[in-house]
Amino acid sequence: MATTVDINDARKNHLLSALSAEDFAGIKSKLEPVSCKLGEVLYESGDRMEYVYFPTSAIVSMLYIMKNGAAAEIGIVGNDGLIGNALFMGGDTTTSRAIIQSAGGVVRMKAKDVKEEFAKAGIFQQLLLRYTQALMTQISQTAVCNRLHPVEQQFCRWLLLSHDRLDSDRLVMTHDLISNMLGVRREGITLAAQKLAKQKLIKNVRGTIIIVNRQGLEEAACECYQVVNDEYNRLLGRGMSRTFG
Amino acid sequence: MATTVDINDARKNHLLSALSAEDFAGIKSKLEPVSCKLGEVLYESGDRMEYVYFPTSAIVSMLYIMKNGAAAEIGIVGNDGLIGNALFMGGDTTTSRAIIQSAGGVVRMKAKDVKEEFAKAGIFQQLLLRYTQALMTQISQTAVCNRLHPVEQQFCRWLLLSHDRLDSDRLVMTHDLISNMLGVRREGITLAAQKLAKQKLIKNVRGTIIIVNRQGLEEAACECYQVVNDEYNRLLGRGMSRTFG
DNA sequence: TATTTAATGTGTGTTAGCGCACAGAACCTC
DNA sequence: GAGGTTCTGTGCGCTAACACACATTAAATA
Repeated sequence: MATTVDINDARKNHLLSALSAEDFAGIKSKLEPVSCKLGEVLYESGDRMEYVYFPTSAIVSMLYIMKNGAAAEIGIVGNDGLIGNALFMGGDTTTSRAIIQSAGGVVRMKAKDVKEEFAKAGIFQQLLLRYTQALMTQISQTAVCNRLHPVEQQFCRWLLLSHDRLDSDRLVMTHDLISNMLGVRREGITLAAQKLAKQKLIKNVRGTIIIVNRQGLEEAACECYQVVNDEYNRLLGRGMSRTFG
Repeated sequence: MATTVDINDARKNHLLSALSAEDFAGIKSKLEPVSCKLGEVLYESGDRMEYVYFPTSAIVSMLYIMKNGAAAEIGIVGNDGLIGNALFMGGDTTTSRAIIQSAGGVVRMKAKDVKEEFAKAGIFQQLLLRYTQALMTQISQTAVCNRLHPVEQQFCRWLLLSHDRLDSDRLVMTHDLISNMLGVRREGITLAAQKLAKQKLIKNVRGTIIIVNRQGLEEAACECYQVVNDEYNRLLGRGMSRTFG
């Protein structure tokens, strides 16, 4: 079952839905809906970016891949944000790979159009910058969390961040894939998943993790999740509609 | 011996020196030189930012402090950059603390002035955004490095990043302080420092680390240092002067 | 349904880094 | 130079996470 994509889905993306009807109308024609499969790569490290992507239902992982092949996730982006900050920040490329972590829809906008809209220095620019600020917080917290917290807590944080960006309690993800994101061993994830399952926080089905007790997961996670979440809300949450209304 | 500060030092900051004489003249009157002592805090997490700081000779560490007091560094900023991105990104506060890691001069610019200049959407804005992009790469790489590399290599990376932002081979820093930055035990740094000293890469003097063999240190570091360095050069290096005339 | 492949479960030994405890050395101050 | 303080050196037991090896189970497909 391929995800159907529709330009009217665009507003499922929180950044795009934060625009007034008028502002949105101004860019609507420049948005193109695309359906993305698991594992699809939006950008490779160093690629000249051709588009900015606004996920509507897909989740995208930003990964850094070492020379020896080891990898670690830098950030997670879903319908709360966008992929391709480097375009409007002036860099045009990144050192990381953007890969679809959960299949679904995105709408994309051509590099040229993004730059044009950004240059208008209006609401759209403000939105993009604010989101970038939020993303920086997420990346920072990932750095700290990688340093100071045990795998199990990081796993909880990761589950929560993913769950927030998904409209389902079922994460279609193998332990192996998750371990790649977190930069740890597959066995480490299996173990952590078992522990969480014993506490009835999640359920492990082959190839899928089901969130059973969201509240409990939040309690089992380190403070990092909440810090990031609060910052996203502060920068892009309800307050934003007022600012950008 | 207090560091003397002079508005004419402003151009020791690479961002400010990337401006044309004309552009610089336009903001010069808004810059105020300040001397900073080791350990001084420029912003506390959550503080409403009053200024953006452009280091001329000081080095600033961005630290995240956990509730339990544990800390880890997110990024290092010297005369290559600025502190206070959140101001022009629209956030006004950050979740991290900015603390002077090496005493020296900075020039600062009031929040209001920064926002005004930024809003002009000219070279100044482009510079600030590009730098922010570079900083994101540094933070990302910190995240990855924290995940995948042993303390000794991280220590090398840290020494190199600090050395680059200093016009001396002497880092006035106790092992204890460094361990706080890297979020590891003091003993871990002592051990790593001994190993590097044995290889004649550095020399340990009480309260100071002297870089003896810079080349060797680069070889002992993980690839993370080079990735960040290359990206800074790409975004802000010689090429920039051409772009920004 | 038989066969293959992918995902998960489990065990064993190893190591990096931790926490703690304290000894020695360098520096400061009186 | 006596006495305190701040750094650095070192040892020891402990734990989380690793690497590797292989068993088991679920799903895909022939």
